[in-house]
Amino acid sequence: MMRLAPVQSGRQPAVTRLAALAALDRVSLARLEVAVESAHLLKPREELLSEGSAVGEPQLIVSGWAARVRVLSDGRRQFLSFLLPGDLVGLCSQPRPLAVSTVAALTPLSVCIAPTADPGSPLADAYAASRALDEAYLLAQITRLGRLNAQERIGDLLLELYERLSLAGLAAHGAFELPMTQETLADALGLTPVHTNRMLQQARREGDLRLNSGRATLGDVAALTRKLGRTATRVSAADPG
Amino acid sequence: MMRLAPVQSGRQPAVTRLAALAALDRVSLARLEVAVESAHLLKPREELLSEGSAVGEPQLIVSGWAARVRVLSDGRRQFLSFLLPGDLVGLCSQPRPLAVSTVAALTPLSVCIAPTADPGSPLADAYAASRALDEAYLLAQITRLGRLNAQERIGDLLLELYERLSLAGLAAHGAFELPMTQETLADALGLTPVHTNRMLQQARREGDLRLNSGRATLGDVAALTRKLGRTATRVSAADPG
DNA sequence: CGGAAATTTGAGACGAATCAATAGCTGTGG
DNA sequence: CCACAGCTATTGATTCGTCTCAAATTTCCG
Repeated sequence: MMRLAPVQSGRQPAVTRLAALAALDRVSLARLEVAVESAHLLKPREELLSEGSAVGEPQLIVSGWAARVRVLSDGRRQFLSFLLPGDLVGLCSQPRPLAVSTVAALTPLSVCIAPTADPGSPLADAYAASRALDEAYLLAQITRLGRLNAQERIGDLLLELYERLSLAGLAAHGAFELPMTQETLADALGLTPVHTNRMLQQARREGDLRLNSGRATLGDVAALTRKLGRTATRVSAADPG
Repeated sequence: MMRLAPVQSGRQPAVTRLAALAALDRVSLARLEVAVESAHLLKPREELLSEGSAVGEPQLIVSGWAARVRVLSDGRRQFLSFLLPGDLVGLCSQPRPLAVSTVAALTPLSVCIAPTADPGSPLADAYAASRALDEAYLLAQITRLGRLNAQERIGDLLLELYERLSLAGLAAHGAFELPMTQETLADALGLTPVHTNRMLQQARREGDLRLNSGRATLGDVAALTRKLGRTATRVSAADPG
């Protein structure tokens, strides 16, 4: 169903994720581990990238959560996507790129400069796959907001996060850390915090999921997946997903 | 405000758009014009790409409209983005990429194989900028669906289309061809056709815009832009937008 | 322990969906 | 040139989902 990350790899989750996206060679792995060593820390709400300003070197999320966010002039806020360990930020092939969205830390965040990938190298393939996944998650977010109701949005988003965190070895048995408030979740789901709260309670009553103290637990991943008609995200025929 | 396409260029709109994204040299322009010559035609509803199947060579939309679309198991449909002349389809740098969304023609559609861009060439820059714009439009769609109400969604989408078509020289004076039914529009806006119809009437009554016989006319582009707090989409510091 | 933040609850209003019917348009063939 | 079929657009009445506002409660953290 989904390629599970080896539990006892001793690798950083970020490296685990990229290794799951392409068969990395020793050189790539070594470069990644060196890069991860020199990660620096950001506090929650600090920005990695600011909409409209220049994009610098591509960065790799080592640990913690970040999000792409857009804020309207009247204060309405929409999270565009979440960025998890192993995700890349600011990867683009233009000469003088400008950020199309602000990226901000949701939790204490550890990021490093993403090691350069030689064209054709396994690392380049991993980056390309990561980029394709980013796009797929944006499309999923569009469908969620456009055509799913509140209950469905919650289930679908949590399944997506479970799938993504599993790639990095950060989720198992339907449970994972979800370090955000209901208000943040609401801004990702295009709902109000009040309604999000009510729908979360309903989902808990129905046994679909539970959220407490920063942790999400899905009752039955397979059943929920079926109920929502979800299919695992696949972007490459070389990768079994 | 927005780089307008030269009206009397004699170029194909698709070439006009790419030339607006990067300063194309003679070689690039020549390749584009050759490629465009060998375009082939698709009928409405025919698919350029099918979700989950392999992506072949990158294609360039020469004329007509297409859309990325996702259809849920119960028939709900969501358009993810529109593809206009000069837009690229299936551009990715993975070894064996799979399409993450179906792409279907909305109108009679002329497409060609996108000419290969040598790394570092102006054409490669244009492709990169096009790709960055694609992403920006996806983010805009997320914000529309997540945080704008029906009226705002309509105005915002039409302004975006106006901005995009202007790049290709296909819009002027707030007016452009909009070759789709209200039902299609509704599936892009995450609304029902009935409500879309009512909101379109309201927008017409308020003088914001008019839709008739496949043509959209915006009353006052600048005023509408201001009202919605929109800013022109920019992806490169090298390009004035 | 105290204060702020986060979650939960209630009541009511509003936006958008739904269902159903009608009217208008477009192209087609007799 | 008209009649018809099949879309597309429009209208009305009603329901439903989500928002809003306001006030508890609970949890977290210094």
